Amino acid sequence: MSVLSVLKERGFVDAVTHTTELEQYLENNRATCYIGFDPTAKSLHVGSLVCIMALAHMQRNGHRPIALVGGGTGLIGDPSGKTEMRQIITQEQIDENKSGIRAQLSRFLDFDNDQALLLDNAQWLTKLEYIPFLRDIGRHFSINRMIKAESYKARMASEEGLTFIEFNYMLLQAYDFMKLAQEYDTLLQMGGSDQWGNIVAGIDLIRRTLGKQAFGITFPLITTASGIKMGKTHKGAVWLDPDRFSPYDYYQFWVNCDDADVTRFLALFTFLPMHEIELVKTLEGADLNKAKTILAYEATKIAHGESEARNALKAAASVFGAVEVPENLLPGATIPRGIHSPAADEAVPATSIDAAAIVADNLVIDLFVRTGLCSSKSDARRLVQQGGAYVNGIRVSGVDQRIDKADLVHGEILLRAGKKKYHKLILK
RNA sequence: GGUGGGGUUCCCGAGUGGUCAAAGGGAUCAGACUGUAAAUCUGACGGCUCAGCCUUCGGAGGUUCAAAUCCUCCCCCCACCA
Repeated sequence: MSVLSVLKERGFVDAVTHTTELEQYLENNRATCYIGFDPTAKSLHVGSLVCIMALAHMQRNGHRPIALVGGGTGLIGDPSGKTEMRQIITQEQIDENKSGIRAQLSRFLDFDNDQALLLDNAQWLTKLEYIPFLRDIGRHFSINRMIKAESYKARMASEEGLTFIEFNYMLLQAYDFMKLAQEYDTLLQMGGSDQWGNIVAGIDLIRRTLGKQAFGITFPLITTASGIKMGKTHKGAVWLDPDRFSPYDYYQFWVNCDDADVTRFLALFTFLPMHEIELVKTLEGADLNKAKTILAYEATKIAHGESEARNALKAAASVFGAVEVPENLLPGATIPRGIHSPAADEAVPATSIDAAAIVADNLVIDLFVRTGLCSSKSDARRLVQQGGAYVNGIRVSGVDQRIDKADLVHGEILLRAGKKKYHKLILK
């Protein structure tokens, strides 16, 4: 089975150029393909996960993926599908972000021996000279066609309009593709569906300048069953960086996905075989939670490693009660089977705190603020007043409740906000 | 460059001298119901030393007992015209 079929089967494919030629190309070549990533943040987030997983599938199927960090284009900002002009970031920020991105990608891709590459288009874009660029590259682009491009539509229609600098984005991305085709024989570019216009522009440019046939694949925009863009939570984006978004929270993010999304997400975000995933579709009600457990475990393992995944599973069991993972459900998964009963919960977020200070006269609401469970004192008051604050599992009765020695259990205090947010205080 | 229209609390969007911490919707948070789901219902939703006080309505001044609302200057955005 070709990679293309694999990707299609797992729900990665939105659109493909030259389907049959691409199929052949992938069957007969060790292809090099690329996806661009914005270095707008120090960390990638779940929104980029489809792209990352697609590259991983390419590599697993014998091809060579390139992750292209847009260090050059990041200085411009892609207007595709966006209704507002994006903030332009500085070179220093980009450099910093790049190293973080590389670290994360290496969880998904094997960069050893150049089996996968991480490149930065700043390498070539920042050296461009205006006049030669216009003459050699700009001549191949028709304004008439660009204006009609879907990727600019939103901006053309919006009140804000489109600036010239952004209008040029398409040329730069096309140039990237051409450059990669020249130097790395990269003839396949993939990306989100909003990248279609940019990808096609690159394919055209390659045909005109190099006389070669290049290809493109776009992925669908992944939304949750409730219709919002995937990867957003109350905490903002779901980051892959464990310092920004703990593996425990990452695990929880997957466990809390909508029922209707489970099989789709298993296909997209794990490597479990499709025939096993198919069976999950027959599950209903509470049984579906077991499949969510596996989804969460596998996704966490891929992004953060096996031991973090185990910790998250244990922590979840200790906080939410025993979880059963039946032997026969998704047998390809590596999750430990059986019943996971409440045990050590070392993955629950914890803060060390000076014992003396806490016993002195700390208000419970102050602790909620200090641990980040609440964003302000008013927020904490509100939580208490609405009955969502707990100390060691007992509901806090009033905003003036204080912590005393009796609240220490083995030198620890477990705070809880709402149903799912916990924070442990460890006295030192 | 000219003319006209705008910048309101996370977002959209009301408000045109006091009754405005500012309608309504969305998002979010809590509670109930559940399966750590969805939907639904209820409540909350600037901050604090919380029945009171303080800081917000692009920025800086001013008028007034009193301004998001009026005046002046400045910054930014949009549309049309050139």
